[in-house]
Amino acid sequence: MKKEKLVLFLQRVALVTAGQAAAIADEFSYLALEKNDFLLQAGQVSDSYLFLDAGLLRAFTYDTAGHDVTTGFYGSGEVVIEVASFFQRTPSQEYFQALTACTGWRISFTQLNALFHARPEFREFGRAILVRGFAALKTRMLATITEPAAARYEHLVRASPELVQHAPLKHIASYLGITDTSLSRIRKTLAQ
Amino acid sequence: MKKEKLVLFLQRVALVTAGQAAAIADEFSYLALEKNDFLLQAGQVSDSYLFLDAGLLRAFTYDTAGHDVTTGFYGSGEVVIEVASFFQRTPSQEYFQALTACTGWRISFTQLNALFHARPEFREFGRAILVRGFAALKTRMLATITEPAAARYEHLVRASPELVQHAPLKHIASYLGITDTSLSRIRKTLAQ
DNA sequence: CGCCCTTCTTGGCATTTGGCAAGAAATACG
DNA sequence: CGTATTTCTTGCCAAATGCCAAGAAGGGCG
Repeated sequence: MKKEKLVLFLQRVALVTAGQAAAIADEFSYLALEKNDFLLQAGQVSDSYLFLDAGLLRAFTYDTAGHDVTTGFYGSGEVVIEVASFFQRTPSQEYFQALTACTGWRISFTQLNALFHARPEFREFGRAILVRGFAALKTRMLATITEPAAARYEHLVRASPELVQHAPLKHIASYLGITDTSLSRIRKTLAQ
Repeated sequence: MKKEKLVLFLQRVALVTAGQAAAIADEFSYLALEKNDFLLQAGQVSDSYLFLDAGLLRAFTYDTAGHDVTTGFYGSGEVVIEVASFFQRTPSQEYFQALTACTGWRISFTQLNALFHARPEFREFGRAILVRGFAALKTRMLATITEPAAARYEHLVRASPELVQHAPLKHIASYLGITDTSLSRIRKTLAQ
């Protein structure tokens, strides 16, 4: 139940001292999810800014045709937030569900803003998380429109092999923008 | 050469008073681009946080196969930034080029941070722009993996009809993730 | 252990989209 | 005005992916 990972992460991303990081981390409280628990449900206003210590989460929504579509995966060492809902205080369109048992550290919207106010050095962290997420999404977007599904799958496997172990194929497929049937065939050809 | 649009935009997004907005807008300086001028070239570190008053811009990059891929379009009343390059002070992967003559108001990274420091009420604006951009990109990502190209094109036409007037078909096509040939056929069927 | 339900694979066929190439139309520019 | 260049359309065929359905494999639980 130590906040070591969080403290190190804060130091690295916000470029703050160990002491500052420890003080900031103090505001975060422990959160645990069991497999299949929801961190957030559609319709709710998110109030969780979560640093994931261990475990895997999946974000998903339903498209206009009612299909379950995976919008993101989150692994250990990542910040899990539904940006629009959390910062704009609007109902979420997405569900966030634990793929495996998860543990992490969370703060609320109010706490986060209080920290930004009290600790100017922490503001850089808040911005950096948004900027990183933005850049990652742009990279994913570019890959989606320029690379074939097989290549996108290979990248995913290389980037997060644990994910492929724990997430059912249909969730990975919808994340990649293809059907589970296609992904199954892609796997087959890659295996050869 | 009046900053009216910018002032109104600041008031609406940052929820500041007219006086505060005018003071903030004071820091922005006039910028004009002729058609085909570049606001930013790949390899440069962006130092432009631009509010576009009039005109159209296109952002693009080259994929691994060397194809020109449109990553975004920007119209009047929008904030034009290469988020990763501007905030992380890293070389841009993208080009930003004027599709038509453009006018707008820009500030530098240093100025922006000075404003955040001097005017706490402006911080909300900075965050809101990032959050909006993030949410918009997520929506686009979801549409890309769930909707057929024809539907994505129709949405684009409805959302920005002027864009379709000024951007060549191949740029729109690569933005949608299809070839110009396919888009031409899609247009044909939609016309009937 | 055995059943049930979810997950994964596979086959057959339809649809979408791409690659290539040619020609028509529009636009830029001397 | 006329030529050159770019843009857009179209035809033909190939490749990628989707849809439907059936069966195999795997995991959870009484």
